[in-house]
Amino acid sequence: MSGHPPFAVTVDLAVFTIRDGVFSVLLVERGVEPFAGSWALPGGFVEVAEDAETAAWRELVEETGVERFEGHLEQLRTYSAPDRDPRMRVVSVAHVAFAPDLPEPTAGSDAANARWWSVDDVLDGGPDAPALAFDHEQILRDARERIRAKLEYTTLAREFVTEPFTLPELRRVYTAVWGSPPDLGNFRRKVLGTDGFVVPTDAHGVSTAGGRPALLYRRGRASEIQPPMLRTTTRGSD
Amino acid sequence: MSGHPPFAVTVDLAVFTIRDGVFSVLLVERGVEPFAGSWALPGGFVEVAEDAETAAWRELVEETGVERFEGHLEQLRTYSAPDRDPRMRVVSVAHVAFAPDLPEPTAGSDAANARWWSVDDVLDGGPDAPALAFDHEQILRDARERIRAKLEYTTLAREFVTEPFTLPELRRVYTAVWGSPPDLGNFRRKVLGTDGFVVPTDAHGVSTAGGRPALLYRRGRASEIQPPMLRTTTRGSD
DNA sequence: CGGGTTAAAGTCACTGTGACCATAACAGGT
DNA sequence: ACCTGTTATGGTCACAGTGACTTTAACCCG
Repeated sequence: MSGHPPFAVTVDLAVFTIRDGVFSVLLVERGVEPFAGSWALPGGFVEVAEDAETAAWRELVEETGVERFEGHLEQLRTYSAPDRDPRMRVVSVAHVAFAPDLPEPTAGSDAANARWWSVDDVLDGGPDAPALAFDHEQILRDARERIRAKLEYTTLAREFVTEPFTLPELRRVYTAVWGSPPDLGNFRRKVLGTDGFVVPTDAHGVSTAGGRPALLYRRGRASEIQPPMLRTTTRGSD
Repeated sequence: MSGHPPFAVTVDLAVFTIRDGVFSVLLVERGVEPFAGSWALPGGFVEVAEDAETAAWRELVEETGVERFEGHLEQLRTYSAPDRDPRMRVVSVAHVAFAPDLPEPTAGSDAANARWWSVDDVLDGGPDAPALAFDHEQILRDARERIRAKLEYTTLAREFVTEPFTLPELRRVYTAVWGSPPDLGNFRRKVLGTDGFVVPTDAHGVSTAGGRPALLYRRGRASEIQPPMLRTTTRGSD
């Protein structure tokens, strides 16, 4: 053992939402060096008296205004390549967060700008996709895969919709994240057949596009889907 | 943002193996404060020029003598509670490693002792189960659950046996990790039916306990099991 | 050579799925 | 009011994979 060199510890956040049916991630335009002018995941240094998750929630609130107990946040993994930050030795504990219908963000302290981007545009080379700062493209890629996988075996999709919601709305979450829609009838059967996924209400929604109005549901208490709901197509897009 | 306080960054390792059919983890007895005399997961500080995974491999070799490309190592998650180390602010990037038939370890630099323990004895309160230092019990608990889950949907169990191996040997891995044996016939069907899980050889093993000798296999190239092989009983032991 | 032991191979009912099709309930235009 | 397009809801049917189990094969030992 050769002592314990000092590190800086940061959290980075991949904050997801679904805006008009598009799976979206929050990026900030860096106002300071390094990578000034580049887009990056929001994040910041962990303070002395907080753990990584607390720091992530703090940054999430600061950057997006979302409140503590809406939405979901979890640790993704830690990125620690020695040269990932040119200034100094920084390890970053990346997190994934998501919530329904987040407001348009405002640029924070050291950010020149902040806005929502289509996740797939950024990662799969959309028209004006920015190159991300640091190793944030890899983080975002890992985060997307985490979310895609978790929709299969957890009821996480509920966190992307506001209560009450309809099954077609919930299905649109899967469509946006996976890139292709799950079969209509089979999706219904699976969601309704998974005990505690959704709880029916006795209210109808209103017909949005001229069709039969959908029934309204609330979130149930179950957190796992078993057996999982498998994505069908668009499997090898990663 | 309020500056960037200095942290120490460590790696901790949950190194698993199977010894005489017992799912085992390597623990070291701490020789220095804090927690001198307590048992803990092996680990150490990340050095300036290496990333966490490199540090984990280095510690793994130092503590167990296992070579770089045998076995498997992956990041588990990062533990960052402010008070997890009484000396200073330390975040630890925990890793999980496993390999077949590791040798009896020798106590390293700052360790008074080192030996293999039954994972379930340590976590479920066996006869002389030690209380682990720091938050290592939680780390070990998370690591065990990770392994148990990964046996379901990956071919990871292969990493616990030496080539060539028999199907009963492979089944014993599942039995040890899950705590109860998967059905004999169904296990065979699933393993042999998963393309690329195992590759048959034309050799027989020798009868170890007076029964029919089993066929020998080598590791295949597939890494996923789909649909997963589900654990049946002993589900809520965590 | 027969009994015990373990591996291998096969059977069968049942669950959940993928891929469909039919019906219900709305909006809008004619 | 009626027809048409649209969307949600509710079903059907063949099929794959599983859980639980039985039968046969190949070895050891006394």
